[in-house]
Amino acid sequence: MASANRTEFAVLGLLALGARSGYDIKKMADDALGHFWNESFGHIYPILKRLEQRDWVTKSVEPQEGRPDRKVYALTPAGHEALQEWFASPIEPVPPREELLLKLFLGPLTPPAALIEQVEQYRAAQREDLAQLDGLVKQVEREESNNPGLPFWLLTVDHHRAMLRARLRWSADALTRLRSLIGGNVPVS
Amino acid sequence: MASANRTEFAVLGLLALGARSGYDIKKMADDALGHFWNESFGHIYPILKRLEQRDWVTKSVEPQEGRPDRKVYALTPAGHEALQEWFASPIEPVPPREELLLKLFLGPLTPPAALIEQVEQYRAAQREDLAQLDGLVKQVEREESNNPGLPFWLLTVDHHRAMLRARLRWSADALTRLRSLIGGNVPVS
DNA sequence: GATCGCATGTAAGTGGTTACATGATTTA
DNA sequence: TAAATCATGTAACCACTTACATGCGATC
Repeated sequence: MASANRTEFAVLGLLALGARSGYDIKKMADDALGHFWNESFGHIYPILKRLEQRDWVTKSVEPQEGRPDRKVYALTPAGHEALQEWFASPIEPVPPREELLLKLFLGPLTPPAALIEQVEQYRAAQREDLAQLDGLVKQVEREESNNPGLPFWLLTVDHHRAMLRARLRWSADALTRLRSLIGGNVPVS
Repeated sequence: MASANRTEFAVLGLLALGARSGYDIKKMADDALGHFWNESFGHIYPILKRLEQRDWVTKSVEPQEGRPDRKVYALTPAGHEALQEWFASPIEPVPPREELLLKLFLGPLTPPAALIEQVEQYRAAQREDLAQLDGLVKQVEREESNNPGLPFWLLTVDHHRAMLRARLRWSADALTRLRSLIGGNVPVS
């Protein structure tokens, strides 16, 4: 049971929104789901094959010249059923692995400057991420204003924004605390 | 380059805090790092062997009766050096994979009730997690008040708390938005 | 009498990435 | 002329989990 391949359902779900090729799935994942999901070709293509063997999708080949034939996959009723089951099934929590927090926990082992540097880089990364996301939202709201899926997408965006802002607040606080920790330990020069 | 085994450094870091056995590392990870880090025996033991081969740690055997000998590992100077390098090196971002957001994005494909159920379960999980963490903090502040590492540990806790609170706020908002989305689409019965 | 804590490890499997292999067409 | 876009796939590798194997002693 345990893990129950989530990528399979990501692929299946994108196909449920409309028939697509492996290449298209990758592109859509990068463009629309980029802030909360990630896929690689090396994973997508084998999964597509598996889904077809399981009769959750069907393949139709569009011949092309000068490049490999385009293979478009579409959901079968069995695929729809599997997807609905997945929708209703509980989400299993992913075991956490946060490298920054690991470094922070081990903080007493390293010069404080290294630690502060790490937190500052983290902070800069969140800020940049937030700015980029805001830009994306503006663009999408312009171009996809008629897309009925837009409100759902915005829900995912706002989740990410909430996380980024929380991390920005935390890191500001963490920096002042780290600096005062040093102040308390460092001898007056 | 790419991934550069983070668990190796987690193990190395815990050993830098004090010589320990594989069993102890696992216990410590569960107890103190549980909210941001995760390790399994099946991973720890082979890593310990690797670290020893690389001369980053040394092994000393404490014979025992009625159970396997205890093998205590301690950092070497080379291990310390490797750890310091890791401290200074940038953190590579982990590609995201958030199943709830995937379901939300695919929202138009499923009955809204299923979606709301998922968000409510998520919300309940965050709440429970927060309560449990608060309990742990109280206990640790009592028992480890003299531990010089405490402020660093609290930094990691506050990160987690900030995340949990942000998710609670987001999910409350998401639920009202989801319900109004339904309201707008469901025919009057 | 069952479960938990102590204590080690291995083998099999999963989920995933990266690099490789191929190559035409379009855009900067 | 370099690069991105289109388009498929495979092979090698990596990080990690789970299940298995073993078994004593203490606690519930």
